[in-house]
Amino acid sequence: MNTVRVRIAPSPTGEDLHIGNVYTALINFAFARKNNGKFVVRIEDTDRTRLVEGSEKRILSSLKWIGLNYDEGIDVGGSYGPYRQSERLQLYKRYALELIEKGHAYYCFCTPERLSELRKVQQEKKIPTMYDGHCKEIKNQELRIKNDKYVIRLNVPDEGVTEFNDLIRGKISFENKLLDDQVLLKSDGYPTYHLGVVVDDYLMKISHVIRAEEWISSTPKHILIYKFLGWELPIFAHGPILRNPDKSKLSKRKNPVWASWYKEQGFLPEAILNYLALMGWSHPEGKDIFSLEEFIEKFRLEDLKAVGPAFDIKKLEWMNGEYIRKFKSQNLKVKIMEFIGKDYPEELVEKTIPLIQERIKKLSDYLPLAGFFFERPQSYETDIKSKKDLLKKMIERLESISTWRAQAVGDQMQVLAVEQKIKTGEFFMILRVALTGKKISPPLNESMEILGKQEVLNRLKALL
RNA sequence: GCCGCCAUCGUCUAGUGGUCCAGGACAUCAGGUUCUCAUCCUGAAAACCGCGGGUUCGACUCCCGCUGGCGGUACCA
Repeated sequence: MNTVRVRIAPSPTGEDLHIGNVYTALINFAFARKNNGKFVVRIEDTDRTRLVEGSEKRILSSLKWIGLNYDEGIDVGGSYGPYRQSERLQLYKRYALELIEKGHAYYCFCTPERLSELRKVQQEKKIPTMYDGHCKEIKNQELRIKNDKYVIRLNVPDEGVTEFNDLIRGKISFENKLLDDQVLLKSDGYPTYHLGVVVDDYLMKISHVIRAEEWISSTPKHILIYKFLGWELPIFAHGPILRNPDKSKLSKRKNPVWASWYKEQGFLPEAILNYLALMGWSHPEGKDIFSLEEFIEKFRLEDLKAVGPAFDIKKLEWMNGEYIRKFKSQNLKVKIMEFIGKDYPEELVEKTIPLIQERIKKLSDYLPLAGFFFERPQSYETDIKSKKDLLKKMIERLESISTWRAQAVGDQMQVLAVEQKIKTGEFFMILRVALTGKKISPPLNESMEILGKQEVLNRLKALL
């Protein structure tokens, strides 16, 4: 049995790893692990005009942050490198030339102007927009390539049908006459995606091409290249593409898409992966929360649905909260320290964990909720200054407490509220705002214990 | 326009011819616990299974058509 080798092929043309790529990576990763295969990351940097500085580096580090470690890639090595397409240019050229020799490709000298004019006319006539084969019959092409700019195009047969069996969707077929003479090698010497993937997937012995649905219509062109070069086909599987709430293809215009955004928001890799696993797939026992390991164990590529699911950040938030609540408090402390930075005293952070653990959904919720432990309120959400008489009484009573424990403090305040004939809810709200500045806070008694007697008194006195 | 993919609650989904007047989760709403919030618990509302034809004793489940959504249609991936 052939070894399973899969890959993802991100392009360094965006700020960072796209969440859609995380999804495809997860599927590939799980499939590889499940089948004892290899998971490869290949950088497809062939579009020189859209290259984004630093993108490649961020994509790779995001992949590691999220926990989808790859077996082969530009920074981890492997025996099928180089894993960056810009370093494989001679390879693409060689195969493009081989295609020409065999009559399955040809040089094309058409200018971009002619091409766009051609497209315009076709659109007006409402006929399919395709290359018209203008350069196909040109003689003495070899002489011209010395002086003129050229591209190499795939010579698609006008007859016949190209079909393939998609692991997720079943049989898919296209009529050859509707397939465009795709550019294979661009005039700058770089390959287009179509030549690049085929050559690299073949050379890197990729067994299963698992990618998003947007590639379905170019698959027949890829298959033609495999066949023309006499190469064995990989197995194709086109998964769903993630959607915006309005069902269009997930995009940065309508949804946060960069992995780094999710990291900055305090989403946990485990939760993101768990949530993504539920897109187009469901646990056989109906579970919602499960680990990556369990996903790998239960996942079957054939069970992936072909419908494009809408990305629902509300459910992701809920799931993130589930993960936060499941943490041991020591681990949550570490996560929070990593997130908020070293400026915050660790011992104090540790004490606050039990109070906030079931109150936050994201790591970024921590400071808004627990920030008052580290810093006195700058402002107050209700008019607290008009309550000076009551505050004085609170101070007196609190000063009399000798054992500063949540329970004792709470009891004393309860008694005071009764004496003053103020509803306890109202009473505690005044105290809460006085100490935290906010109407919403962790449990007050425990918070006061952590704050300490002196600090509590100082905060109250500062309001007089 | 042309080609292709897809179609169950608002969202993610279960469901592979009868056990479904369609189950779970998120979100929503109501109630309980509670010093706020959150957690937790209980309950409610929410899909005439996109529409129309078949096939069948019987279709959410199979077939066809339509409609709709999405993707592709680049010297972008």
